[in-house]
Amino acid sequence: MADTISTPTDSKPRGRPRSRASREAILLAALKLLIRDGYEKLTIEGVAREAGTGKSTIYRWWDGRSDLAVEAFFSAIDETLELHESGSAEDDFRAQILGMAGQLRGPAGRAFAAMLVGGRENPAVASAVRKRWLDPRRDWARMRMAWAAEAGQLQDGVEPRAALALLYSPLYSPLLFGNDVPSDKDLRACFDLAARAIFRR
Amino acid sequence: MADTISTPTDSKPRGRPRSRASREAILLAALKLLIRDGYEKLTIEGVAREAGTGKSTIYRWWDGRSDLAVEAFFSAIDETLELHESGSAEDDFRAQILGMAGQLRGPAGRAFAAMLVGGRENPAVASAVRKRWLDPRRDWARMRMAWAAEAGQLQDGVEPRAALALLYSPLYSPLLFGNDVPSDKDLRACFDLAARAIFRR
DNA sequence: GCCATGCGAAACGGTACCGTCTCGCATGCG
DNA sequence: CGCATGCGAGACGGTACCGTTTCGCATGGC
Repeated sequence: MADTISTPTDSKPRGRPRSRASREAILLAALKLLIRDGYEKLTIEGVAREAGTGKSTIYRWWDGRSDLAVEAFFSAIDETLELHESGSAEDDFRAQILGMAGQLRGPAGRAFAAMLVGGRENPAVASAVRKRWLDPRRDWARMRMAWAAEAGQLQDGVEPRAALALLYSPLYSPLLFGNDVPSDKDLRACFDLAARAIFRR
Repeated sequence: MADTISTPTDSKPRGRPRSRASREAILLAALKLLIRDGYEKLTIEGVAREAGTGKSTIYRWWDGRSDLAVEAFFSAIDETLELHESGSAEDDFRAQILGMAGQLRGPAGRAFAAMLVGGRENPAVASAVRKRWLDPRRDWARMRMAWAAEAGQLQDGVEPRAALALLYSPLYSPLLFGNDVPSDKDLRACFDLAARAIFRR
């Protein structure tokens, strides 16, 4: 027993190896159902049916639907956190927001909304999205805004909190109404308008 | 048979009259559960349990949970549509947005989000909220913005669509994250910031 | 070839809710 | 009073999914 512990990178799995194909089919099916029906209606039996696998395979590798939903979501979303730190706060925020829109466009955005809103049953679902995706971006934005304020790049009387809400809200609010994230064109129009009021230039 | 039709305001209900108390208990219970658990988990048996009534009473007066949810929601929200039409577009929009925030504050806002987002099963749920609450307000806003544009009250190069998105998004976006509608103070801060970029003054 | 493990299929008992129905009592009108 | 209707309680058969378990075959290391 001691030696099974002693080697941390044990790579001698003895029986039949885990099926890559099943794993992927399950995650894909979960994502599809998550988007189509929302988190509340995501069901293990439904995923198994859709994926063409047995329920036992799902229960062997995942704890339950919250676990599965979280993994399906993050397998579908681009988690890259780009840090734009040019001299211009306006350029940095624009790049950040358009980048986030790109990550949320399409299926990922639907799943994003479904996870945030449907996670009443299991708060871990919404909270996983917050901690792993939302919080890092929000933290970056706050830091960047504080830096801009220090550097005198904000117009007089601009509250950083309000400025952040104004810049980011147009990205999110359509998701509440079942719409997709706005197009880059629309997003730029909103951003440029808000930027007029916020940044010194 | 002819005379039962002939009198349109027939007010001779013959048996035991409908119980006001039950009706109110049911709507209240439905609202409570709608807010607590979301639309998807709103269940007739749950409402009957919470309200202390029989299921049959609910089925007698409502078609099902979508019907019940819609009535519960609108019984809780202030539907007053205030038309602010002073000379100043900025003042009118500010009043409109703060007014809407007041209507959505508290339980109503939670129910609002629950209805919009949970209405995948029965599109009639989300669409009732849109048609009866959202659309009239959106239509007013578009008209008011067009009027402001004609009157030369907008700054150069302001697209009405983008301006509306910018003004209203901060009101809605917190609902996506399970938060309440912003406080008047926060909302004013956002609005005043956006207004700097939009309105001529 | 042996053996450990993964796989899909399917059955299991259990839970929750559906929408309908029946019952016996309550309530009001004439 | 008699009668029509509303009410709460709860039984009913049906559906969907839960999470577990058993089965027989598949897959790979030794």
